[in-house]
Amino acid sequence: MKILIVDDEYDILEFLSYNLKKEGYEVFTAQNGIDGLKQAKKIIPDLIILDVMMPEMDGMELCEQIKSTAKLENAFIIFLTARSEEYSELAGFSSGADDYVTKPISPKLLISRIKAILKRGNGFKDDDVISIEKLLIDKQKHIVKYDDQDIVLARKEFKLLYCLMTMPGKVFTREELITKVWNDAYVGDRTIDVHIRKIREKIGVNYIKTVKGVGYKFNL
Amino acid sequence: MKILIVDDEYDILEFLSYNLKKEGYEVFTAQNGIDGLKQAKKIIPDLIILDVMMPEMDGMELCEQIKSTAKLENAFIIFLTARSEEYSELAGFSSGADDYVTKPISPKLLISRIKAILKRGNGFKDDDVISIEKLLIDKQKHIVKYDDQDIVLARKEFKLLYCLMTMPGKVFTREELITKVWNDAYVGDRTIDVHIRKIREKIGVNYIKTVKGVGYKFNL
DNA sequence: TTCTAATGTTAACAAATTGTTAACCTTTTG
DNA sequence: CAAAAGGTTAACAATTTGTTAACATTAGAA
Repeated sequence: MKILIVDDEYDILEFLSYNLKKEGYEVFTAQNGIDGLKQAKKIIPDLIILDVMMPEMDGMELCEQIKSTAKLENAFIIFLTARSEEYSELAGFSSGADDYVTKPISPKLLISRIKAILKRGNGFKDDDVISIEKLLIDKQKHIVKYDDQDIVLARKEFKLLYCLMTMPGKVFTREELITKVWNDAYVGDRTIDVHIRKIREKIGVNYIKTVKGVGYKFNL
Repeated sequence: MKILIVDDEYDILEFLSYNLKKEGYEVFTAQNGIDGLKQAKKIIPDLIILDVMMPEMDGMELCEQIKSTAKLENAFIIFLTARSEEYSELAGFSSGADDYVTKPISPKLLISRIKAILKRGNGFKDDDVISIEKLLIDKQKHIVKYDDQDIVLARKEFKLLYCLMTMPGKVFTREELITKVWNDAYVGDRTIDVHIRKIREKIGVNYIKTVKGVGYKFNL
């Protein structure tokens, strides 16, 4: 289990590194966001611990970069924040942190959070396989089958289809889709349409229905 | 699914609001117990998240008030507590909280708790579905069914019919409809009539009744 | 019953939304 | 590092939806 810690304070890196290694994790460290991103791409950690406040590229910016890197989008992220920074710092950001821990850090707390997250023992489970009529989508294996034949979807296409299939029938507005599939990135509406078109090209036009003036939904 | 959050700290409201909206919930907020109760009575949320510590009316008092309000007695309640307050505070109290979460709040944890609670499904209602006689309208899925047959309504038609069906029997003046359906846009009265006509064309003339000189209403 | 204001209807037109393509940039992978 | 795959956008076409004007019809007061 690989963990990358990114913090500008050397002492904290040492402290966390020591405590996490003791728990049997493979620990990597970086002292700034730029190096952090570079390392992350190389080692593909399972979990990344980020300091919110850092010079050059702060934790939130780094988080966004990580989440928009394909290889890393499934990595778990824990933020470290000074207590005084409070939620206001976190409130507006759109990056997808999984949890955060305030400084000063209690190693016991941090480790229990890490264990919880890595086990997904949060009690939080996305149903990873959804099967509707002849169509099957498996999030873990990242495959789509139509009538038992494999269909290859690109990442965004996959995420988009998966999102729609989590709540068949519900109409998702483009705004909702941008939040859920694009992590609130600034993309145009037409971008979504193009992806929908590509999906339809692959699974047929009957599964995804356009609700004009509202959005898209799965099924009839 | 409507969620009301009551907390005196603005940052927390923002933080939770952002994270819950992203999950597709309708989120409302209040900064004190008194306003919280007022809002709760108005919007009838499915779930109320309460800070235990608040000036004026604290979470537990508010909780009791909520539980003794008929319309709200089925609402689920989650407490937020600062870590230091410990469980002992909560253990003894008699108000009916369904769960609690300690600060600092991990959004994923909170959301998984919410999902768990809402799934316990005590009288789980989609309040977005209204069904009257053979007619059914589902806001989330954006479908209208007459006698189980799908009816396709355009956006304005849908909004108009939904509006009328939220309060069957109430006469809506054109002015009210322009406010609720057209967001106060400058449209002529005949425009409304045309839309009414199109709806009648699709669901039959018996559901929407004209009240001459006043407006339109659903049913008798 | 008659008259009149309110509503119903139609069709034409304007506006908005979505579909499609191709070009261009970015990321991934061999 | 280069080729391939994926992602995004702009431009434009196709389609649907919304609005209005003009006129017909109707309810209900006088």
